[in-house]
Amino acid sequence: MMWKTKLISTPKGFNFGLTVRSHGWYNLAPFFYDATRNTLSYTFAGTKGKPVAAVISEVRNGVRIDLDRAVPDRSGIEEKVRHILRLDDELNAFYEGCCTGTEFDWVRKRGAGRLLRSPTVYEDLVKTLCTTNCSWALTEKMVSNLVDMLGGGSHFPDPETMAAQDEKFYRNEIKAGYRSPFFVELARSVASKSVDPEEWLTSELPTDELKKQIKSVKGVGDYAAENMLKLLGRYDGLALDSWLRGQFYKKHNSGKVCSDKKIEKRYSKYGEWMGLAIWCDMTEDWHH
DNA sequence: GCGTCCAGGTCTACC
DNA sequence: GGTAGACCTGGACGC
Repeated sequence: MMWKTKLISTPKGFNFGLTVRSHGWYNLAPFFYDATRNTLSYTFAGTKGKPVAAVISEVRNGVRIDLDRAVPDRSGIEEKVRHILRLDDELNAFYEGCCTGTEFDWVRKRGAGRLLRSPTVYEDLVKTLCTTNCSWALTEKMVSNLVDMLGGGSHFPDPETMAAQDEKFYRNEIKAGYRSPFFVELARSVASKSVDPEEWLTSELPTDELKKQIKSVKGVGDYAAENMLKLLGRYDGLALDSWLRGQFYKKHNSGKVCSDKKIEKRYSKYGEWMGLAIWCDMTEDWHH
C-alpha cells in the first residue's frame, strides 16, 4: 500500500506546539517550523536518492502527516514521526510523581515534557556536537551547511556520505573548526558499524554505563552525553551547559553564579526525572 | 577598524 | 581525580 497523507493518534494530553518548541532543535535544518500555521516540516532522505518532504500538523486527537509524494507503508516515515514527537514516551510517572501538586503542575496540565528529536540518534549526536562551545548562531550555521553541502540542500546526510569527506572539508566548508576530526571519526565509525548510536535507544545498560559508552565518541563530554541521554529518554543527568546555568542563576539564585552541586541539589528530589524537571523549569517562560 | 571576550565544552598533559 | 591551557568560529562589545 502507498500513502501520501496519514493521520496518527497521539497520547492523551499531547501538546503538539509545546513538543515542537521544547528546545532549539526545531530551528535546525532540515526541520522548519511555521509558527503561523503551527506546522513542522522535515525532509527525509528517502530511498534511491529521492527525498520525501513531510509537513506535520496538529489535528483533533492526533497529528497529520502530508508528504510531497506517495510512499509505501514500509517507508518507515510514520514510525519516524512518532520517534520525532516522542509519541510513545511514557511520561505518566513523571507527571504523577514530579508534577502533580508541585511547581511543575503546569507541565502535566499543558502536556509539556516531550523533547523533540531527530529521526535518528546519529543525527541528534552530530547536532549535539554542533552545539558544543559555540553560539547558537554557529550551531545553526554548521547544521545548515551539512544539509546544504552533503544533503542536497534538503535532508540530513547519512553517515556514509559524511564519512566520505575529510577533516579539511569540515573545517573549510562546514566551518566546524576543531570539531572537524570528531565528525570524520564519528561518521566513519558509524558507517563501518563499529559504533551504532541507534542501539543506544534500546540499550539495557544502566544509565552511567551508557553515558560512558556515549562519551567514548570523541568530542562528546559530560554535557553532550547527558543531552543525548535526554533525547534517548533517560533524564537522570542535568546536561548543564552555560545557557542552562545562566537561566538557573537568573531564576533561582538572584542572578548570582553558584556551583553545579547547588543546582543539582535543587532537582535531586526528582530522581530519575531531574534532567526533564530542570529543562521544563528553565524553559517555562518560552511557553506563555 | 581592531582587539578581546565568550557562547548551549572537550581533550590532553600534567600534577 | 582534578585542573590549566589550547582549540575553531563568529557576533558583541569597548576603544
